[in-house]
Amino acid sequence: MNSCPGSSNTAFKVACSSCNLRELCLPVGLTHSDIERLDRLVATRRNVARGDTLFRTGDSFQSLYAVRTGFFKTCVSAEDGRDQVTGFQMAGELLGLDGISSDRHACDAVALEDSQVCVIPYGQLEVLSREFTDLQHQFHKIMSREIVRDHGVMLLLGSMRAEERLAAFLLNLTQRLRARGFSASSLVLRMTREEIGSYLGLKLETVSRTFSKFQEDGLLEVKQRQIRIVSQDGLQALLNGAPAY
Amino acid sequence: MNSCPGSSNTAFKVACSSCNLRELCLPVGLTHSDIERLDRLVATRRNVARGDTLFRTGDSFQSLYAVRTGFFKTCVSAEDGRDQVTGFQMAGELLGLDGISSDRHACDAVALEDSQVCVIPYGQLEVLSREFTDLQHQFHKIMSREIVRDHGVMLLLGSMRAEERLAAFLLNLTQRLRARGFSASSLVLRMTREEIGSYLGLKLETVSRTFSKFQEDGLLEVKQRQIRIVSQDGLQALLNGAPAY
DNA sequence: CGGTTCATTGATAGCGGTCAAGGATTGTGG
DNA sequence: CCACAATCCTTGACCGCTATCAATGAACCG
Repeated sequence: MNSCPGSSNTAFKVACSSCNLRELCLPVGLTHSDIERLDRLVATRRNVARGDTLFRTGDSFQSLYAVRTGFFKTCVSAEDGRDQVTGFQMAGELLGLDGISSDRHACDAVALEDSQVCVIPYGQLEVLSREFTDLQHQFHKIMSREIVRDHGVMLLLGSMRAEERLAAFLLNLTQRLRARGFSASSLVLRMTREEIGSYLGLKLETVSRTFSKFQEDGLLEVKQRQIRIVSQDGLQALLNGAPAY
Repeated sequence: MNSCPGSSNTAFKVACSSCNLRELCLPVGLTHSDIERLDRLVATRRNVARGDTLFRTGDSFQSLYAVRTGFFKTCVSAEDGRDQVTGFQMAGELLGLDGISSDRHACDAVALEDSQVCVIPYGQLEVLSREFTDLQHQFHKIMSREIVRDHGVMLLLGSMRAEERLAAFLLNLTQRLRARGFSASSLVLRMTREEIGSYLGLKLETVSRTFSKFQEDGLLEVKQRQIRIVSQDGLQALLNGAPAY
């Protein structure tokens, strides 16, 4: 509880229409009046402390979540306990699309730092998107974009070497940070080497070694989770089939 | 042209309502009257000869496609020419969801045998799904299922060894064939070793060697593309963390 | 039937995994 | 504020899985 008027865990209302993430989130491309309808839909927020789960595999699916502040990972796990990080989500990105298919969540979503999400009741989103063509279309685009993103990750996992994977990962992160107004060259990783490794299909030692190699090669400066990109072009070149040396 | 009354490349009309794939395809769970609305939507078919593409990366996105007969692969490619098979689609499965995000297709869809698809104009699907709640929900489920499937592939690519990958691939294939009324133990692969390898993040030689090893181990009988599953349980055990020996 | 594509198998090499140890950082409780 | 524990990161040595290179054989197709 804080002392803001009307504050609570789920108050502190910031409407979609006045949210500075609206250009990155569900309202992209909607008219102002459509966004005001969204405001009624997205009535609640939820705080998730670092390390806590927003939802777990098997949880009943009720809502989608838009990250307002903070950082998440999603992971799936096999019967034998192995697990795989399937993505990292930052402000403006949607969580929970996996749940629609079976009315149960099919992955875990874990906050990697103290975070806040907007709760989007899925049933109401379906109702509203029947009424507002643009919202419907925008929602479909977001699902489709997730599919396209996943295919890109498959390409990475199926055909790239360790250095290429890490370079692709860093470039993707910085691009998304840049879209949110952050520096393109300096970043603080919110996840461990092990989580990066899981996402990239590598072991944590390989991630660490590759960071070190990038530093030796003058591409990065690495101090634990503090990363400074020295040569964006060098990283990009690694992806464009440049030889490893 | 053949001699059927009213025949043409796009005639030979079989309505969704009388299609034997309706339990696997878009109409799943719809009432009979809803399906009849779908019939109007899915007005055309398209034949795709083996080796031809249904659509290519960059093509303008207009329609989704439901596989009626035949078999497809989808693949994405990187700038440097590397490519990755992202999936294999059989009767009743939907192609083209990738195109919604940017109004252009984001992968190639190639027929691996002479095939026929139902053309589902996307704009009309959006219109119809605003009117029919069940259709809307079913469509969302299908997109979500694709996302969940992709996450499963990431798990496979990110954390499984070659034998586990191939076992998972075969079990997935047979499960889908069984759902279509085919034998669970005997199948003919429609794709090359190289295509399997691309999908599984392995080289074709590794795929071939692993097939041979499965045969030596009494799990399969392999004659080129003819596969007989001798021990489904053995394959399943490989996936459940059984040691490799 | 001859060419082309596809599959199998062997030999070898290299990338990334595994095991292990030590160091840095963070957080917590006294 | 310090001490201690827990977590995370780095680095080294070695190994094994899969890639690579190469040759042969089988199947398919025009």
